[in-house]
Amino acid sequence: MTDDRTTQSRRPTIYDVAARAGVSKSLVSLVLQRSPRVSEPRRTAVLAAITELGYRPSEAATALAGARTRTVELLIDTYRNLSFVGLVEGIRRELDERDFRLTVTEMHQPGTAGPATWSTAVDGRILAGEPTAGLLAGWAACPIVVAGHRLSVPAGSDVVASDDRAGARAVTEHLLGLGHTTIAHLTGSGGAAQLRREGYEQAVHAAGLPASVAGRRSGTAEQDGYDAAHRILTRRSETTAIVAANDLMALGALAAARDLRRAVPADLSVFGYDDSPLARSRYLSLSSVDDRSTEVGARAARVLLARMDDPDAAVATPAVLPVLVPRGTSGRPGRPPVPAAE
Amino acid sequence: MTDDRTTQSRRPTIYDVAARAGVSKSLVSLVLQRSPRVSEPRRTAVLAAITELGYRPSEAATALAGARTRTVELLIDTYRNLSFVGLVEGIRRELDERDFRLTVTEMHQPGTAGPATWSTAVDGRILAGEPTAGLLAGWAACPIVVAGHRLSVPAGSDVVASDDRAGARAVTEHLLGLGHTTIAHLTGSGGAAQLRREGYEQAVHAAGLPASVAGRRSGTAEQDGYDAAHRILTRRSETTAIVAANDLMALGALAAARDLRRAVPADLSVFGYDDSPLARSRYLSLSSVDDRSTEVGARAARVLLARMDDPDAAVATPAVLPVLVPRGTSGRPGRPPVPAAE
DNA sequence: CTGTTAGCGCATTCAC
DNA sequence: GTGAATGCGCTAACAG
Repeated sequence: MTDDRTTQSRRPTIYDVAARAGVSKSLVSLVLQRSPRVSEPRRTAVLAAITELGYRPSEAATALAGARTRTVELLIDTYRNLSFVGLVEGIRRELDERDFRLTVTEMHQPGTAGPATWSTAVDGRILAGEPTAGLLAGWAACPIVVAGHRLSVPAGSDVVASDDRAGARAVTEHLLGLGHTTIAHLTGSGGAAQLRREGYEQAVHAAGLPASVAGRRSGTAEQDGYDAAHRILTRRSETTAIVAANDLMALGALAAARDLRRAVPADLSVFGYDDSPLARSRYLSLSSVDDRSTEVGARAARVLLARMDDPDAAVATPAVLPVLVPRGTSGRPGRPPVPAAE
Repeated sequence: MTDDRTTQSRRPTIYDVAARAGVSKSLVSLVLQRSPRVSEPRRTAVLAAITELGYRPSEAATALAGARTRTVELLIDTYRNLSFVGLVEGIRRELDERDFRLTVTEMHQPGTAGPATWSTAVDGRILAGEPTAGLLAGWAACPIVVAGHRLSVPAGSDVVASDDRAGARAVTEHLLGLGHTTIAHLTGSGGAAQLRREGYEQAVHAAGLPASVAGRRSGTAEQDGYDAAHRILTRRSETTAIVAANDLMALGALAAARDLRRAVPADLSVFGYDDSPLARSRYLSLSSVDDRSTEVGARAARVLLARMDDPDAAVATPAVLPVLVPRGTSGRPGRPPVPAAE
């Protein structure tokens, strides 16, 4: 009586399914795992029992027994950094096909939060954001791929990244091509900013022009962009174009330009980077560089899955090439804007 | 030999800790749970063993044995809706104290994705976004609280929400107080939009003015805001103020105003809603209504925790009162702007 | 080949 | 403070 499994008060277990289908629980397990070593009639019987009972395997038990959770964890710095949204979509696309779950975790203060605070029950991780020292160390437990930063990544790690250097170079060359001869760059601390700065410097130097960089020691928020742009526009008023390390900083540059009575794009061209939803906004129509984070996410997921299947697999991870997206905030120097793409 | 637990190739388990500390596994478990029924010397011994071995309990085993995961799941529509960021921070604040983990899950197509697709191994859920029919039904398995929407919520559910009606009423009254007499509203489909529309209507009607609402049948994205605002500014050109259902739509209104050569805020005041990072941006300086999502999140978490402790507890959930945040896009009609708050 | 039996994984909890 | 049972699914080893 107490043992009557038909009183459906509890969640049905694999035992209930087995009893209902008249087979052993092992067979149910085999069906669940789509094993080919199950005869058709039994399989149907088991599947029928599963639907009838509304059975779903306990994740806890599955994880404990199989040591696999079919879950991938995405580690990000903060939800405020919109940049992870594209990443998520790309990752999701790959994971869904293979029936993996995705969970997103914020690492509060980067550096402070070590592996100890992470969840343990995942099969693999994708790390977006700066892999600060000691973050990857001591964490060999499950495969991990770094998405988005080629800098400061421990040797041996898988890395999938957008080619920030190439993107920054391309946007600078684009502005040079439009006729700009005094192009400034707003940078910030951090790996992505550094690569973009290098790309900018390569391009201006190749054109025989001096580099003009501001913000090397500050952050990458809107206010940092404002401060850096304000300084540049004040000290080097001949500047006709600004390349920012990201869209937020570009927004700050727009604010500085407005305060200093510089019309955009007539007097000043402004380029952001990331092609965030912000840049795509109709009102802002911010010229930007699409770092193709969706593609980065998708590739990162594929690499991770491959690494999970075979820890020693040789996985190629060519850099993803960014795409220029000129919009309403850029154009020829001293001229009306190039028609917006939209 | 094979059984030699000192060869630390595997992750240490509670058995290893027990052996090292010279106690039973049960005692280790008790220490882990901070049980007061453990003598001080033993406790220190166990804790020492734990650190020495670098032991961390297996989440899978904990979940299986205890039927508790110490994890709360936040269900959102999409990461693109920045509104969840504040929510997360509030929830986190409460959860951290009680040592709960938070996981954020996107419900792809709302309505399509039912409970079956959700993860099962959580102790409680917070649902942000429209609780579409059938989403809550059939999901009595774990406590759930709805955060943010008082509309279309099944009776009996816990709800923590910002008082959207009051917020919209307040902003409309604020504009009336500044001297505006033709105030329009941009709305959209969906529960939050409906409540905000009602608040707006209450305020204008109380002032003896007619309501002027656009966008009732469209979405709540920037483009929807643009379309609705464009229509209103064209058909009722005497309009001097616009209250949008959210910040994104307000952005669309700004674009429409620019296209129609209406200076903001001199010719037209624009108010958003949500006080998203967008609104706080220095460049945009968008007047908005702070729905205090962090507070909503914190309260939702508290309610959930209470509900988890005691399923029958009577939990009071008074509405959270929004706060007006006038910035650079609003002011007296036909006058220079009120100085920005910043 | 197809299917079953037996034992495992790891922490919790309740009698003793 | 301890032993033993428990939760649920996986996976060899084995049998028909």
